[in-house]
Amino acid sequence: MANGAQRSEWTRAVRGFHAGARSDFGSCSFAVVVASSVNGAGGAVPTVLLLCSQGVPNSVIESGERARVQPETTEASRLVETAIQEGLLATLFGRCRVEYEGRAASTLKEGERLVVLKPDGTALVHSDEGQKPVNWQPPGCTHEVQTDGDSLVVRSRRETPEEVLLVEFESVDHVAIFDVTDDHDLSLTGTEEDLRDRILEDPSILEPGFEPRATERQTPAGAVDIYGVDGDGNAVVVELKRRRVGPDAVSQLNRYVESLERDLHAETTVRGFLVAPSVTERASRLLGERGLEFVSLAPSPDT
Amino acid sequence: MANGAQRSEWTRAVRGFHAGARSDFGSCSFAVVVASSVNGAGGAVPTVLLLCSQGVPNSVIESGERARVQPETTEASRLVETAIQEGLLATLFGRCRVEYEGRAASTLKEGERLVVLKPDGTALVHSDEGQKPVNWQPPGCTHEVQTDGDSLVVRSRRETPEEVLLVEFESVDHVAIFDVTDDHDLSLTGTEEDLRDRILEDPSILEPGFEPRATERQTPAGAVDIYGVDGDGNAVVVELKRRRVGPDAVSQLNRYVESLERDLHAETTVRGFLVAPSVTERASRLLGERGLEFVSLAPSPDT
DNA sequence: CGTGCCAGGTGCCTT
DNA sequence: AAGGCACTTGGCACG
Repeated sequence: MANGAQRSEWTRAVRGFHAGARSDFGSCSFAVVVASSVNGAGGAVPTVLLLCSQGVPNSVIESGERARVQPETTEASRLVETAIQEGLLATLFGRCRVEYEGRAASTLKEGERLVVLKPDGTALVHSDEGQKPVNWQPPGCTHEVQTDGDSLVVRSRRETPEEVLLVEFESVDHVAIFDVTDDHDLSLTGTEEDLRDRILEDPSILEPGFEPRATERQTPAGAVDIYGVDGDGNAVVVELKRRRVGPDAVSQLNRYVESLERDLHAETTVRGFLVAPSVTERASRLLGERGLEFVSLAPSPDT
Repeated sequence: MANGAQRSEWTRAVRGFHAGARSDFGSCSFAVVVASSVNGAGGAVPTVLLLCSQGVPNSVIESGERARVQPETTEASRLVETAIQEGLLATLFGRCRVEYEGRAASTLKEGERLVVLKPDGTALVHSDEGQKPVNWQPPGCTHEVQTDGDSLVVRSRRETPEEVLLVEFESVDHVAIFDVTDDHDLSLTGTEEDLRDRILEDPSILEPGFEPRATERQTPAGAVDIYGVDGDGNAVVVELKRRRVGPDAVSQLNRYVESLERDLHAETTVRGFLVAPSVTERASRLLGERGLEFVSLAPSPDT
């Protein structure tokens, strides 16, 4: 065991490097950091330190030494608790059982999963398959962690609606907590907004003579993506979809058209345009039955 | 440094315990395992080992020893490569830049994120906020990792449609790989199917005299949730929703009703029922306009 | 906060 | 593979 002076020095080194991701493998809670010291030639030498808390937190153990550790989930629990308190992101991996009750209710028997707890109150339970978490809790939840020394339990709760997620680990193989800073937002192209801009920039793509008058025009049935008039002065309703459309999009357009027909009185003709890269067979038939029109156009010129 | 015999013994201990989650913090790649040895009193004593690969993989370093490590992403890359090859789940945390191109296209500037690579080809990029990953790749993708010794790059690609996700780490703070086994499926209640079963069990909840004849009955407009007849012999179309419904659900029901009216010839009356816990104002008005009916019912009796 | 609607929706199932 | 649809949909923008 290092003496007090040595330990203090290392601790400083850790802080200096901000490398302090704390972790927990199996029943040993520890932090591994890479500090640099200066060798005889004056060059920086990376040095690995293993800080292991064995009962007394943050005690320093020199590597290679065999140390007794508490074979419990206490340390794991402490790490996650720290993450929750200090607004850090936590990941846990281990064998667990999951229960959820709220808008629906679910049970998931024992299995190995990755659990992610975000500082915004999000909880994710990921199995080895699928993009969607097998269980989750949306942002805004309050996380809790507790242990009876045997199992470790993560509870995530929210109100409105009342929902509870419970993850009970029978063993925790890994815990890590991270201080996350992510300042930038995603920049996305190829959206419906891009499609809208294409038409507003050159309305004749829809049809020669088309003149947009408003976007998001309100009707009793909802907001119309683009509202305008054609060359003959007829009202035009345009519904935009960034991808191939099915019957639902046709119905949506139809709602707007019918709503406007009532609004604008009988004498005005309201034409309905569905604009999308392509349309399914059934949707195409529906368009025909409703007297609606289709224009093939994608959000990006090349696709 | 331990001698050959000692190292061999430890390696055996590792395998015996299957505690071998390998990890990488900062620039030091290592594996921490907890083995048990027998003390003088005959009791099992948990022992922590730090296996650190410094250039030569899997070399064993005794704790407390200061070891040079390669301050590069090479080891991290090697770990992820192992995960990809052997069908393990990998998590990475660090400062990265993300680009995506496929159905749409996106760019995400430098920031700290958690990346999860699943053995089924799923890739997830999670920031500190939100339930949804900021970027992702669906199951079925092929992951690749490479490094030029400076940055570490994860590439995930699929075809049909052609989509590429690129995550470029300028620094990797943490890597861990896990052998995941999850045998059990989620058991979920409170679904639309539960709502359907409630009605099939006691059709009079919908309306006294109602007799279900078919579920998922096909029409030119799609499959009807429940099809049947009322006490007067009129055709009944039931659309089920597990939660509060909006205009889209009304349109959906309307499509089925109109489709069946054509199918069954003019003399048959087709009634349309929307069954859900509740309905929005606008949807309620739409129901009225269409001559459709609403029945308040939830998937679970108590809600 | 509820309503309405887009989303790189995802997932499941059927043709 | 494409179509149709449910989903603890999630997320955003607006009243």
